[in-house]
Amino acid sequence: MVEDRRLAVLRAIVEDYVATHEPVGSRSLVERHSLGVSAATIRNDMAALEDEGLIAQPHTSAGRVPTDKGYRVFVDRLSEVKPMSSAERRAIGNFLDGAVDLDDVMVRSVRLLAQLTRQVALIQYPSLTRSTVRHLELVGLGPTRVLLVLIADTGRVEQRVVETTVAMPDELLGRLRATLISRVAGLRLIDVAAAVGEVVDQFTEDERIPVTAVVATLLETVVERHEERVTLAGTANLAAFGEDFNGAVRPVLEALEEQMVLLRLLGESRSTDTLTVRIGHENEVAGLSSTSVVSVGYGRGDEVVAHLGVVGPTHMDYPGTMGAVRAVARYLGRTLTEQQ
Amino acid sequence: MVEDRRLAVLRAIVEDYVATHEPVGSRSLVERHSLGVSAATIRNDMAALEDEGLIAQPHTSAGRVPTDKGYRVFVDRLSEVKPMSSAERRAIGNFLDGAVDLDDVMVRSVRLLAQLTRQVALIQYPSLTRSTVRHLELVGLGPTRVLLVLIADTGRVEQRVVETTVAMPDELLGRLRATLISRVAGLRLIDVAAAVGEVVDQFTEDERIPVTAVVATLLETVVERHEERVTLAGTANLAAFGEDFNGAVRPVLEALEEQMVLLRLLGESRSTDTLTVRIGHENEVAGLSSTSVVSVGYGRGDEVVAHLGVVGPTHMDYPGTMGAVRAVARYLGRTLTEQQ
DNA sequence: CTTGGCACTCGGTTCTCCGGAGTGCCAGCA
DNA sequence: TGCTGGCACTCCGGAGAACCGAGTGCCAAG
Repeated sequence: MVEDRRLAVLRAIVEDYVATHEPVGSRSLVERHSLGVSAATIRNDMAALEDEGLIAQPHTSAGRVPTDKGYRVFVDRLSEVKPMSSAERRAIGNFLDGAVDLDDVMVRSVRLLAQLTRQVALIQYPSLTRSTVRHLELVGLGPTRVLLVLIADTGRVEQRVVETTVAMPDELLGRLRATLISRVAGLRLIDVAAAVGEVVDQFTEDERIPVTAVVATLLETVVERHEERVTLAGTANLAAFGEDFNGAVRPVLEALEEQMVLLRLLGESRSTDTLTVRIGHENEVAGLSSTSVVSVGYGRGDEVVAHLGVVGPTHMDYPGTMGAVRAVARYLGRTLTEQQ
Repeated sequence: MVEDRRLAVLRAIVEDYVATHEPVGSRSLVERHSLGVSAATIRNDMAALEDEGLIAQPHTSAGRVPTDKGYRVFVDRLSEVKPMSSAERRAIGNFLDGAVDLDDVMVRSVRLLAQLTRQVALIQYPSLTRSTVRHLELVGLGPTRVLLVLIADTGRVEQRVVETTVAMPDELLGRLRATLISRVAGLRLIDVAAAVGEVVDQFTEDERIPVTAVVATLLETVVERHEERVTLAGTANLAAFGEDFNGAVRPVLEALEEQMVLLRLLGESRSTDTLTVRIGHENEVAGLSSTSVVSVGYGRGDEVVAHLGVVGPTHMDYPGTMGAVRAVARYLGRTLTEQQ
């Protein structure tokens, strides 16, 4: 089939371009791949691929370069996720074992991913809203100061200091703690808000002022405070973009400083193991129109607690990157489950 | 005095070079500064300064560029820290107010510093070892799992999960908590190790196994775990280095990924308000030989709890940068004291 | 539908040329 | 003794010009 060969040509172009970062011409294509036809035939195919918008020439009489749409077809139809070699898998295991706490797990994972892909790696901390309450602690720091510590089952700990206008005796603090714990322990954080609704009513008129302050802060922590932490590594790998610092690298670095942007990049897939690839202009973030993002959810079993991924040039090695991202996500999910 | 004029020439060269990033020649120097002498005279002075190793020419018949040694003299003898304008100070205050917790304070501060200096800003989290224990909490997560939470007066919270081989009843946990709190509350973390020495002896034979596990983890947290967190912002400002990505920017990005390197960069000054400037090769970190680091300790009053600073090209605006670093350190110290 | 051939395009490299900015040095002057 | 104007010299960097080669599109033949 002619159509089949055209796709083979597209695949070959993507592979060569990813390897060399230079426009690829019909002759070198025939030399490097056994396509079984001559350069002239390839040229015809290339003209057709160009008509379809899958490849483009930087200038007349230069080789072809895949377009975003071309990469899209490559990713969707022409490539398979490349599984990690067993040596690599062992390395991942060794790297992640021996982490002492959540921060440590995150830092190790993000570095590992950056190293494996030679790109910029991002990992979102396990989401508070999607995990459950393991424990809640109230600590009196002074007559009108209370420290609220919320421990999630993913190991994440949030703390907030509450200022109350009215003093809060230890006895009241103890009762409030007991009440809150009995109400929310084991609940998903999303459900906490509903569960503590009428807690305030159980206290006397006098007690309600400080109690309300504490409960309000608790709600803030679980609901309003959507900001989630993201950590990243491997910015030095942006060198792969080439020398054009201000044109290509700078906007990426700028985008990467914005927490909110990172979160949007990582996407929202609801099931683990489903890789998301956003190519070039498909990223609606300003300045990232010449980068691709490969991301995936991770968590326990099927439940996604957060996402991770990498950001790199559109001409990245998609199969390898996707393999690394998936592998790290699986190991990370497993690690969190074990630490449970 | 001839010597005075020479230094004035050095100052002028540094200022012009910082402003333009181009080698400065005798003629433009006379035009832009009122030195009261002719270009020929300046040329003689320049030759003398070059003999002293304070300036250098990139090639014959080019202007002069300050050497690291030249910047050193400029910083030590020819410049004053430039205080922030009142508008800037107000902006700092507004920026830092409204932070909800320690993480927030740190993130806001580091961004602010990056923005003020247009360079890469680093802030070390308040050191655990140098601060005091505000509270310590033990939470039973299961029969043989205890969560240890340590709250420092700087607002920093450390948590560790302790696995005990022998079960630990709630009653014992309560007693241990009370004992530990009475022993260590208010102590500097460095002194905690000594204070909990014979705590174990107060418990019965049977109780000692789990108690020892908890105490050991506590010691680990306050003593062995020296790793301190550093956060940074403004990597996009590395564009100021120019276009030479792989030569100049890449090694810097790589160095900035190493936590340990960052800590070394920030230095160890023991008193607040003493700015440290390390210029070019004075940084012994590989890859940072063409950058300067301006750092300072911050904390409550005279007590340094951690450091912050910026990393930038050697041809930075030293007076302005030093002013910004000092200002942010002071505000940050004050903020931490207030939150106390 | 494929293929070899051929004329054409055009980006990148190399080479040369030239201007301008800068220097060092010297002789004269306060 | 130190400052100054003048002058010859150096050399970087930009502007052209020329050239090479990779690549294309198209056509006619198989």
